[in-house]
Amino acid sequence: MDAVRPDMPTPPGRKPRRPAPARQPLTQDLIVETAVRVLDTEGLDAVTMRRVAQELGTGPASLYAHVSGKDELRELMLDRVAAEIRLPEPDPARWQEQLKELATEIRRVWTAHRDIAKVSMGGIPTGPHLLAVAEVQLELMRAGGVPPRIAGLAVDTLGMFIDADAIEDTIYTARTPPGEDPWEYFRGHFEEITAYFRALPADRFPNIVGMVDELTSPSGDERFQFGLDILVRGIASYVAPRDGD
Amino acid sequence: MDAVRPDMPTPPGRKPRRPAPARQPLTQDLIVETAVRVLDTEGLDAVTMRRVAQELGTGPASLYAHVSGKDELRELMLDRVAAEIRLPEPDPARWQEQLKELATEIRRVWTAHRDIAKVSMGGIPTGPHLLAVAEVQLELMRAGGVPPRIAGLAVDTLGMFIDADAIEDTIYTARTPPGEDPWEYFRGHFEEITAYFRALPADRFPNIVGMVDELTSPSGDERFQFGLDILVRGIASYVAPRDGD
DNA sequence: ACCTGAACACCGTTCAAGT
DNA sequence: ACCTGAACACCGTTCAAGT
Repeated sequence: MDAVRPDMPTPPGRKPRRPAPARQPLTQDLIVETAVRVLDTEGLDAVTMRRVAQELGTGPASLYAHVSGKDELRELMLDRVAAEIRLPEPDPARWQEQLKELATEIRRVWTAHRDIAKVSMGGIPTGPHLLAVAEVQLELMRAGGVPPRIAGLAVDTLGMFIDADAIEDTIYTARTPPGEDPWEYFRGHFEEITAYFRALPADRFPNIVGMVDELTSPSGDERFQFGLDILVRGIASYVAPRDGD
Repeated sequence: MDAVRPDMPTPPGRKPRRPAPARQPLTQDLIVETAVRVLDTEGLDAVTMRRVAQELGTGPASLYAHVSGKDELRELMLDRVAAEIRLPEPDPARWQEQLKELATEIRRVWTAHRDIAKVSMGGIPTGPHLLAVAEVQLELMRAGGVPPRIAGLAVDTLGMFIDADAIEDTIYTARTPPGEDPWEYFRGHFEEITAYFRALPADRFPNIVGMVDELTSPSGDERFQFGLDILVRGIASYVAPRDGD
């Protein structure tokens, strides 16, 4: 942005020593941004220290000046992605709907970034954006009259549910081999599983065989809303010793 | 078992060419058994094709005659572990309790085998023992009058919840560095997190700072029973249009 | 202070060659 | 049929050396 004047043509015979270095100086932000780009295009497994370094035109050792290691990089990626979660303005009258909307929003952001939910699953949130999400969840529940102990447990339980569902969701879509139509591939996988269940011995697995359609309906959204509904109703049931019902 | 006579002493000067091969012939069962032993002692990350092969006194290439690759090996490990889950004799009158007991039993078995739940999370159950567990869950709910569609969704949701909780649980215990007392290590980690939360800016995170104790209570069992209770009550609410209440 | 090359101790999987 | 050595194309992290 300082020495480069892209509006001027390169004078003849003036070749850069190395083919277009143009490298920005390494920063933590730049590393995390690059890592998220690799995540989005190729999935979490492709985000290796070496791959990120390569993308930045350097070697893996260079990253260690800005990031303590792979684990920290993954944590930083998660919090960067969490910044995309749109938080609601709490409206105490609508706390249950808002809690469900927020959960749906988190799931939307997670699934928009491949299998990033694997990083969230089973890690204590420490990044500022992740903490802001938890803060709003607590605020919604406290304003709705949920007792502190229950609200604390519920943040954990909701988080586990959202992460697990996002991971489950990406199993199908993310494992598509490159070059294949994701939906076509999914269809194939799906038929295979249905056929497998249908071929099971009916005497040992009468319920599974008899409920193949109910078990393999691929609607991830329906499963998510089902679980979310149950959880939020359950949380709400702790609001008062007995209200009007 | 055929050419070896262990009751006879080795004649003098008769040394085995290689130091005590004594190797059983490689079978899928032996490989899976060995892999689970490595899992139990060192965790899932330590279960590599090379490590399992080494444990069997051979090279990694030898395993590929009995197992298609690492993914299949992990699936086989999961189903072998699932064989330890004790299944109840369905008693329709107690279906809700039995469903909760079964979920608790699954969690017990998962956490007894380190982070095996990571394999379960987001994989469709196909092994015979895993299918037997799903079959009983469906049987319990169907006998309790849960509609098929709800029972199908509930098996998924319950499974996600159990896996997520088991993974969360092993975060603390399984990451203990070798040679350190797990509880001491956990204590330290825990104090660190509490201190971090307490030091957060109270104006941006009033609920988190104000609820540190509720948020960091380490009781995994309480969280599990809380979520389980909510889920099973939610499932039960679909039993009839309106019963006696 | 920041960056790097080279090295260390690992990975999963394939394949031609052996028995 | 089963097993193997060697190789291929990767890993995360460290460390002495450079600028």
